[in-house]
Amino acid sequence: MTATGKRRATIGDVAKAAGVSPSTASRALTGHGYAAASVKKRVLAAATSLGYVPDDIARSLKRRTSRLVGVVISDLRNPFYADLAAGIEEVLGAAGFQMVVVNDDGDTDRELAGVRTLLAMRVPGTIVTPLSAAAGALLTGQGVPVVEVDRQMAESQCDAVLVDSSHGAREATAHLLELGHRRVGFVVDELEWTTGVGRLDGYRRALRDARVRYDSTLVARVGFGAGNAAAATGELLDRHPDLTAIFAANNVVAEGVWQELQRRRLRVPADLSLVAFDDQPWMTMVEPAVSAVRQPVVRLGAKAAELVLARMSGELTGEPRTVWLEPEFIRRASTREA
Amino acid sequence: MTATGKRRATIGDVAKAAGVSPSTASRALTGHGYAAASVKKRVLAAATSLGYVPDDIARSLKRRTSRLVGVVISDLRNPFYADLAAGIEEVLGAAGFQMVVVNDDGDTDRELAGVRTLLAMRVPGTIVTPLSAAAGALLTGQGVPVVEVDRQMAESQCDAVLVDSSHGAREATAHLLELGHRRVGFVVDELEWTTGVGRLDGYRRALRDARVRYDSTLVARVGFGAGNAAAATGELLDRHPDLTAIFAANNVVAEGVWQELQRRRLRVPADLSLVAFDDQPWMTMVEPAVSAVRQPVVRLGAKAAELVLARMSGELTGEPRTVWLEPEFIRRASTREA
DNA sequence: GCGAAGTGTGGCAACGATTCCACACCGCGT
DNA sequence: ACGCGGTGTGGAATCGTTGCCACACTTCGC
Repeated sequence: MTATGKRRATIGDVAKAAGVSPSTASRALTGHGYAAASVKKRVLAAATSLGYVPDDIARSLKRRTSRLVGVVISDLRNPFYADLAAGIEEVLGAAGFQMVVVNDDGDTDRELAGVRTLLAMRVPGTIVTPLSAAAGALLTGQGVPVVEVDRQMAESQCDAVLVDSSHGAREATAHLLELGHRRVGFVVDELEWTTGVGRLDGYRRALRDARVRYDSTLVARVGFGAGNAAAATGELLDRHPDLTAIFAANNVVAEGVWQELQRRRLRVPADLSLVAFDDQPWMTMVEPAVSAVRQPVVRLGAKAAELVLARMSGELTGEPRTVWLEPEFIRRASTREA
Repeated sequence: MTATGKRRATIGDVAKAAGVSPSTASRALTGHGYAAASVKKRVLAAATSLGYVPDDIARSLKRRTSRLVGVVISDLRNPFYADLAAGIEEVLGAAGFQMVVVNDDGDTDRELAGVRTLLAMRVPGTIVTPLSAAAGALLTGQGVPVVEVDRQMAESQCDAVLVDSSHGAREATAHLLELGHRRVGFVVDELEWTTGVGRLDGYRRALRDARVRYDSTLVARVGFGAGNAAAATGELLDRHPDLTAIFAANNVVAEGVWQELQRRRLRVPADLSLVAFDDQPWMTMVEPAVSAVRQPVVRLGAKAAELVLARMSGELTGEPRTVWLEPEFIRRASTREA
């Protein structure tokens, strides 16, 4: 544990201290190839006494692969992505890999820039919540395994781990319809990706199942951020005084909707029923607790990590695989008969 | 943008395609040293046509420093740490650095293991929410700049970016005392680190200021997790039926406290006033909104990143520096006269 | 007693990019 | 003509680790 003055100890230093060659020291330390027990012990002792830490950079250069997996996500501050990252980190860490997080803030250019640096770092695999097809193409074009998580690009040739948004949204909407609601607002912040599209699709399917006409003016497409969702909810309510229920397409939107309902002193569920996609802790802390579609977010991340590890190790080859995880609708107190 | 079959293009390939030597190609691409304008153009063209991405690993080996900053945090799923990470990532990213996240889950061994891998990766700097002194010592012993963020080890010889917990807690407690509360419970999950200690200290100072006797039985020290906090809150309430207010030492504890109050159908603030340290979005969504001490979490991370960048560049040298950020008490509806 | 198989070890060439360094060429002032 | 400073280029060493290969020594089996 003695700290060597300025320079860090190299394997050469260790070898010299143990009276062997660098090659032998390497074999003794890594366990690849022969090394006499006595030598092994001597080298190990020398290494610890010098505080030797092998240089992963040199090792990666030689082995031509690093132990870093790139993770591109949109916004760490959104608990959804944070949980996703946590799930990824846990599985990667257990397998001896580290996670390099690139936050693209929903910006395509930053996504591309991030991917370029990951490429430069020669990461052996990546997990992305894709924004544009370009980023994925760049990676796969260079032969880097990519796993898309949460959403998927249409033209995608990657593995993907997704939540069945359509199914979850259909269930939640059906619940409202069963309660007799006929005018159900749908608030969503994006319809570019499979998440927004899938949830809208589920909503429409449920309407069709119940033979309720789909009214596109009930769909409020809002800008990103809870503030925008709040404003849009207000407009929606003004435009449609006959609304009896609202479906919020994700946790951020739900936050905005909730704020607006609170501001207007609307009583939930007496005046209006509410369901949200993407359950979050606050939804059980507010009164009434919000009925929500829970996504297995951490498992989503974990599964993505497993998939990318399998690709990296070559254990999994061939056709892109898509893994679907089922969300679960949880009825709480924010919904009641129309 | 042509993808080269199997192998990735090296600078040698680019050089050959441009009809120059690797050295010249390197100079043309990096801008270090002479390179004729015409050559520069040719090399650049060759690089893009081959889809050349410089190998950061080789570059790091040669330059003996990488562009990866290690970030060791306790729990990405806690919004506090997620925000912290987001703040860090933003500043690092803008400076051209990437963030390697190690989640230690509050476990000292995992912290140490994480630090060891960071060391192996030859990161030029690290940002940690420290658990044990050992990890910091290991890093500083190897000459790696460390910035402690959120909390600080007592024996620490590192830079640190901290929130003035004591001050914030004092203000929040004083607020309760001014409202006439005399029996104020303090629920906290740890007293090993400067955060827990500081908040307790602020609580006690406020009591002293108001000449209210400190009663250690009002301090509930709970295990980690909201569930534990809820249970402990229940016990605290049973033990002290005369309690008129509760101070929750952080967002997780506050969650547990809130759940328990809800479960018992206690009305806030009629039956009990509540303040929390570490403001979170849910605290304004519940009814009544929770009075809380807001920490500038993202700025905390950003500042830590700035500090570590300054150390790495050598722009900042000498004595460890400690930066204090001031929290802000926000009065909301969860507190009223005793 | 001799090849073969099994143990160990050190030398050396990579991995891919980056610098020194030497050198070459040009123009220009003396 | 000569030297000199400014441009521009290629050669070669280097970063720290690994892994192939050659070689040495031991131990067997026949």
